[in-house]
Amino acid sequence: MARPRQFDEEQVIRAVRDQFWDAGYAATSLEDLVRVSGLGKGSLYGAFGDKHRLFLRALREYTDTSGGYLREMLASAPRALDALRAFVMAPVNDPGGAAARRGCLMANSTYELATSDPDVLAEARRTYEATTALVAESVRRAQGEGDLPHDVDPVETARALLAAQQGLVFMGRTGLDIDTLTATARTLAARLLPDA
Amino acid sequence: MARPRQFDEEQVIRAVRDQFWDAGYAATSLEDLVRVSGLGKGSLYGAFGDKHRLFLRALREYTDTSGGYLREMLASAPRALDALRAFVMAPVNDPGGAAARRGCLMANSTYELATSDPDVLAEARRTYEATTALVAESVRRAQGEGDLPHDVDPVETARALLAAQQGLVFMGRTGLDIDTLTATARTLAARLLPDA
DNA sequence: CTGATTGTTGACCGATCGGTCCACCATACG
DNA sequence: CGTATGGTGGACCGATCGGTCAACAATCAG
Repeated sequence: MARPRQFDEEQVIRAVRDQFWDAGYAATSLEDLVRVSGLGKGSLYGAFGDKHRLFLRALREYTDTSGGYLREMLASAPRALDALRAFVMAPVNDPGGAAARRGCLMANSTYELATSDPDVLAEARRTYEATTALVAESVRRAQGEGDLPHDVDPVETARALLAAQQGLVFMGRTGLDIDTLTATARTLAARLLPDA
Repeated sequence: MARPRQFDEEQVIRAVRDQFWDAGYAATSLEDLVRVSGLGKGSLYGAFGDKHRLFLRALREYTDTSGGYLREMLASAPRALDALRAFVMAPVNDPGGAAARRGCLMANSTYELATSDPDVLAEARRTYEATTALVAESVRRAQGEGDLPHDVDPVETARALLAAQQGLVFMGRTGLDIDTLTATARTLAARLLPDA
């Protein structure tokens, strides 16, 4: 019954997510969203609701995807310590530094909207807590594997690693060259992940 | 000759700076600026130029003031190591955590505008470099005072400390409670500032 | 006191914003 | 095939945006 949709929902969300990622929430107009999605305004509203709901949907897609990658990376690493190093180094993983300059959509959104948008704040907290828990679990594993001392608190270490990673994201956004950024990432990883 | 100004320029800039700080650039309208400054639109334009130039002026006021405080704090500390600890702990210096939630105007602006506004990007880089140089100098001093090992690179350590501080700023913006944030700040300071 | 000059104010401007609506279209079912 | 149903797209809406401007106010030189 009735006309079927002429677009792939996930594909549209990804395009919209990239637009918000590149330009931010306020600086993205509905016209931008229409352009990158290929849909008309009416279709966009019919399928996803208003700009704010669409943004939250795109943000959720981002955090889910990123969380999935992190979970997989941590789980698949032969040694947890290597995964923790990779976690800190993630912002400089892109050779050209383009990813570093683009930053993290969740962080960008937190800075732009956390004080005025409760939904974004809640998503930020949710993501922060989930990430901390995942990283803390890997810290425990690294301790069990004899790669980290047992006298460090896993959760506290996880928070420090997350702060370090986000600090790198910030420095990347200032346009700091990728080599310097990589060196800083290495320093942070070395200091925050002491030998057992 | 001619009518004198009925406002204090510095005072207006501070009010405008606070408005941008609380709401961000795009989310601050000219009407907001008129309200917090007490001036009419025409006066605002006559004295400071358009919204963008006014913002840059307010941002510069912020970085100059912050830079001044930092310089003074680093210079006046009896031991440089204490000043470096205080630098990392700065984002949690406010007891209630209100300052932590407000964040840093330079960081907020970098996240919102660095990709689209060359002037803001340049200001971010300028501030980052100045801060790194100041902190590195204190690291050298701490080494001379026997509080930090001589085998660490001052500039590299300064960058790591700056990243840690900005990571804390980010976590503060997610609304993380001030006690947890303080504990994380202590962990970061302890790990990044090893005993000599 | 007068004229020149600058500051102040708010009405007003075109542009753009997010959002709505409806005529039209494509499909599935009776 | 005809009709009901939901999808599509763009014209259109009021609100708000940043910015301009002209009438008026306050000052000082002469």
